[in-house]
Amino acid sequence: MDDQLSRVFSALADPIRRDMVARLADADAGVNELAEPYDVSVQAVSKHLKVLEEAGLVTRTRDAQRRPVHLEAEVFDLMTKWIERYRRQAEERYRRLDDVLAEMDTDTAAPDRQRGAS
Amino acid sequence: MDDQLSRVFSALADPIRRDMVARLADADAGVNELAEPYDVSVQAVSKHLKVLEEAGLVTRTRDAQRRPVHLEAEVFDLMTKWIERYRRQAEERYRRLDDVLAEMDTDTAAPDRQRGAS
DNA sequence: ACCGCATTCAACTCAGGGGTTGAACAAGTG
DNA sequence: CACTTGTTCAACCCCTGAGTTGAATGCGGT
Repeated sequence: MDDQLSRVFSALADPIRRDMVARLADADAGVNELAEPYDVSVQAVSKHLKVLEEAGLVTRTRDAQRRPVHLEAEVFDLMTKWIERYRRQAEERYRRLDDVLAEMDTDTAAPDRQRGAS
Repeated sequence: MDDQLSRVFSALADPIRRDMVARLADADAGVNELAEPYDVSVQAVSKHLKVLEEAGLVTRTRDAQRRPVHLEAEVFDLMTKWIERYRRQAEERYRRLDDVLAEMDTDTAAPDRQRGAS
């Protein structure tokens, strides 16, 4: 797991991390704040944040002794591009398949009608 | 990791599995076929397929002794919906932040005619 | 019935992920 | 300076994930 895409997907594979992202979409927050809803230690949440950070999903600034976490939404595009690419490709393929089937229909419908449709 | 979203993200976190999906977007394929490009055992690929299958990304039919793997692109929507939701939310938030900043500009430009609205 | 091919099951190794606790490190505040 | 708050580092457990090899299963072909 070395490329960014892997890191992003992997980061979002964890429900806690997804939830943190969801909350960060609404407002920046510090580690303690973020940790509050879950019943895991603050250190665990800190680790989760590190994962999100290394995936490029999040950045951190300093504000006195707090280190507010900020969501970086651009990385999402990396995923959507990948996903959309193959979704489109698959759909395009099905479309062609439909064409082929339609073609077969006309083949069997119009030409040699010495053998009912399948 | 029990919910589908986690399974899908987790499934795509692996480069080999992503590559398999990419190839399956182009054409269905059997396990051996799929395994060929990678230098891992066929059994390993079989396991990868199981992961993709349990994530709902792939289905398998039977054709003689082969078990062609077929990409199910609908599951992608699950991810894009999630991603887009929070991407939009974050962007909306930034937009509001811009408004606030603009507001502050006008406040300081056309100074307090009685302590501007909150 | 037997052989061969494609696929999966079983048992095992090894590395890494997510969790813990306890100590360390910053950065205000008395 | 001492103290408190917020956050991270370190060492450790336990379990899962990706890989292996070897044997079983499913299904034609002859």
